[in-house]
Amino acid sequence: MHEYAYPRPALTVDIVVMTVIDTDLKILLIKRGAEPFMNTWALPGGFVQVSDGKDQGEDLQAAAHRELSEETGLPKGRLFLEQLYAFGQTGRDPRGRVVTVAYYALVPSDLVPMVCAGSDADDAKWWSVANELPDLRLAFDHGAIVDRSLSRIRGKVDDSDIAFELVPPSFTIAELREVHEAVKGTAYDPGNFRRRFMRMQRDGVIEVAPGKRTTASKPAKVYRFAGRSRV
Amino acid sequence: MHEYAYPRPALTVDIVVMTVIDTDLKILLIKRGAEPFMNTWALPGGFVQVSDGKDQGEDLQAAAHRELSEETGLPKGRLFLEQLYAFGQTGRDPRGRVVTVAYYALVPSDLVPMVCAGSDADDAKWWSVANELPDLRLAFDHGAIVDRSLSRIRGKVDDSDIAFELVPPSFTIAELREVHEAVKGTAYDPGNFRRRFMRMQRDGVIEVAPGKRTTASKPAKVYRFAGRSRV
DNA sequence: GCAAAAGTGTTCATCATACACCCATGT
DNA sequence: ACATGGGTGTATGATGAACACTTTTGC
Repeated sequence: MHEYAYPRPALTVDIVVMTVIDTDLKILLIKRGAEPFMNTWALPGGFVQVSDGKDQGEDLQAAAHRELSEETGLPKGRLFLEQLYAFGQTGRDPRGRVVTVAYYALVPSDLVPMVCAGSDADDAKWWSVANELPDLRLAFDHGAIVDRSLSRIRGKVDDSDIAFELVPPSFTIAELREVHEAVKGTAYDPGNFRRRFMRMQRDGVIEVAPGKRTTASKPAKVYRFAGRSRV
Repeated sequence: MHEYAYPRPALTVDIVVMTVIDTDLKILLIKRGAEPFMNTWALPGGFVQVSDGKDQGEDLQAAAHRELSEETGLPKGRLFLEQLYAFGQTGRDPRGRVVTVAYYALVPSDLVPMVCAGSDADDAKWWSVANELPDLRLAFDHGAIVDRSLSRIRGKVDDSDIAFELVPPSFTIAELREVHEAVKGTAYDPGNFRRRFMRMQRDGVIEVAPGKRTTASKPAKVYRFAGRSRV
């Protein structure tokens, strides 16, 4: 038992895990196996390890990485993970005051098969943001967390490098464009996107990678991300 | 005494209060009156009220508003207050695990005199970001919180409406430009800024307000903020 | 009159958008 | 041969930066 002079909240991390599969933005949800919200779909996440001793426990980002790897089987490195927002409304958890620090993670499509390699197939699933999510009621306030996460990446995808976190290490221009389209839910003009892409190459953001990609038509050149454009 | 099965962190809110005084971006700091970091300058803030009962206590945003008004004397309404980031590194507080949810507040220059109307004059002070802050060591990790807050508003000032939160209800073009210059620390071309401003008027973001402002030269027209440009 | 700041004009480069078009390849 | 999608061309309009210039006030 741990005693404190004043009441304290429980602290959790929740992670919005996103990827693009077949030109479709998807979110990973876990089916809850315990009350409250038993059998309801929820974000992966859990309690932050806190210690009253000298070490004080684990950092928030480390907790998010740990929960992500524990609940989904994804590797701890190579994954983009960024803090999203702290959700601490009263009443968001019926058991008592729980504050959650939400993170969002971007999974490149080549890592998708790693998800839940050792977990039950029934309790983790990718959901299409456009087609399936609107009809789905999530546990707690996880619906609001997902909404904020979508706003965040939609706002960032055209002005930052996060799109590169959703494609394999090497990719074609069309693949990168499809990621943009899946995230924003709108079509991009292929010609104009290509020009934007060529500017990135001129600026050293991307570079040609060896090999070609055989497609439905003419084979496409393959590129790789070279470095952060804006630090 | 409050008992829990697992150790829990203490939860605080800290607020980076910013304003522009005389074309200079300033931050409000409070001198700590207790250990740790006694007599060191720190951000206003304090513990979030949590209850183990049915009501669960107060929301995070409400806690930030309350602390802001308690420690600075600023009014609870009329103030822009937005969540910045959750800081939860282990070791950031020597007393034990403390997680803080940081907010930033923007104070229009006409409200500056309200600060600390009822408080000791010695323990709250506006510090110039450009001239005084670099040499100042803050309590805890508050220096990092301030840095992130500055990055946030510098990134937003040209692409959102936050500049209007730093000027009085009615203002001249030059006043708004000076706010931009104070925040970014760079000079804006008066002619180009005016044109940008005129576009805002064309788009209905701002509108003419009654009256003129007598300046060092020709009197300037006065404007007021009409509505959010991007919702 | 003169300084200072309001306000206008002009030029140039960059970039988003729209859309037409050519070209190489697998079937 | 032909559809598919890679890749190119081009015109237009909005915007940002740089900078010269005119106008209106207070002193």
